[in-house]
Amino acid sequence: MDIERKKFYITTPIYYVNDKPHIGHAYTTIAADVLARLHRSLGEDVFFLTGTDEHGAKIAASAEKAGKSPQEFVDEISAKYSLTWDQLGIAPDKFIRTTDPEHLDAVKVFLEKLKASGKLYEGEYEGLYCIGHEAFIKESELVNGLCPEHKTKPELVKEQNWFFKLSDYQKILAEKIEDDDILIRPQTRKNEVLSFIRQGLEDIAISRPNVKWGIPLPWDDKQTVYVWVEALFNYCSAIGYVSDPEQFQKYWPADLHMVGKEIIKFHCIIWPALLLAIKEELPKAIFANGFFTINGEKISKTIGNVIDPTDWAAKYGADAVRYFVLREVPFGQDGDVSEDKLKARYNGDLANGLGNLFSRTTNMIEKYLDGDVESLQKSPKDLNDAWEAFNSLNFSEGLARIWEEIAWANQLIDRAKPWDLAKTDLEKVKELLVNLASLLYDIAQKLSPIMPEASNKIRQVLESGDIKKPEPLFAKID
RNA sequence: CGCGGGGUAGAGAAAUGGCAUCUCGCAAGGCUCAUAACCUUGAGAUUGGCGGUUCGAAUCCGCCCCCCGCAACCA
Repeated sequence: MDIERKKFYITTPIYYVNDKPHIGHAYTTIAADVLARLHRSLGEDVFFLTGTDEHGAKIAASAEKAGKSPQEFVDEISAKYSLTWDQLGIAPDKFIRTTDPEHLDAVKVFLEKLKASGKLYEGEYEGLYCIGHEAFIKESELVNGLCPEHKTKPELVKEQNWFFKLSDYQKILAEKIEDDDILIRPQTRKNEVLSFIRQGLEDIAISRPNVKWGIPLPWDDKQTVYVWVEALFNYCSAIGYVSDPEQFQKYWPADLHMVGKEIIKFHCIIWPALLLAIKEELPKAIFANGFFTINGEKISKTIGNVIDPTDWAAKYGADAVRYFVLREVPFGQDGDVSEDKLKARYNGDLANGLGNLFSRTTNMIEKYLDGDVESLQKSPKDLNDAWEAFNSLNFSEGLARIWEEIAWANQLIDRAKPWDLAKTDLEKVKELLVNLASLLYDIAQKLSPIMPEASNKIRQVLESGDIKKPEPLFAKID
């Protein structure tokens, strides 16, 4: 028995529930699910966490607008996230909500520790506050006295806050990031974070006096903790920081935080600093994926130009959506998506490529060999090349490799002409089809983290012992 | 002089000093096992612009133009 079984703790951001999930949320979460499945296949003890971030003034405002209590509102949206992941074949080990009692308890302990660290102090902050941003904005950013993004007039707010001495951590953070103690990828994001740190870190306010929908400071019930500070701590509370210390010890620190590139500063600067303050270990790696545009336009919750990933999943299937987002754009870079592009990938790569190869192969096995491939080679020949690419988060490259094999197989069939050979040399046909079946089995295994459904179908048919041509894996869509 | 990313056939990408490559689309041909699929061939690029280094530049250097993020408390 392997008592030193390697653990792998992977997280997504917890998503802010002021609106339902869009394709950008799905992107990060699909990638994390793929990695979780991959590491599980490699025999590791995986914990895959996602969830929802449910506090803050913006949510309270959205709830009011919807005529609901904040709790009703967040229950509803959080459920939409959970359901969306389900429909995309995403299977987290845990779905944390920041309104869970477990999280509330853990945050209280966390805040007490922060206070005890001596890194908190009281101060005053004055500025222009935009409710849409749920943030202070600079006067220089205003257009005609209005927030350019939300077209609303910010309020002048003077606040008494608790501050965190982020400035104390400038040097140590720069060192740890420089040395890859905290590995930040892609490289450009690391450079960005480092140059930001070198410009100098200022202390941050970690409490809000006017935000009712939040977790009160244990020592000052007139203030609630700043949502980001509390939200980041989900990575600890979800694995039992207070409720199950044994499990926490087992999985912490996180092996990989998957994030969108817009929140790297929170994850690469504030989060490690907070952990240093309470003397917990730091996450090992943080990977920031890029942004999607949709038909060249920025996705924006506030503007409302969103794609509901469940619409795509309903039409093309979860596997296709998973394949598409990971294949279409090199992971880490920005990219453009649209239903036309999805359709092109679906019909071209999945239906005509993998699906048709599977159809013609199984059909010939049924027709020429009576469904019998007794010596199907099931042990993986070379999982490594594709899986190494996936493991280094080069999903599109790994997939391109696999599709090269599909193209190669199609060429092989054309050159060997089994329909002619069947009249003269059945042994040769058998040899060819056994090879093709083995190759398909191999491909299915490689694809299993990305397209679990299709992968299972292929393997089930090939393993059945009496192979018949099945229904198309991916029926063409016009 | 705020920080960062980018500009290569109609579209999306690859090539980090040596014949500009791949996918989709387009055109022609082939095949018949297959989901109107698959295979072969072809057309299509002065690599954003100007200058420099070099035997040789998409690639290295300088200047310029254009696009996109971020710019501190916005998931």
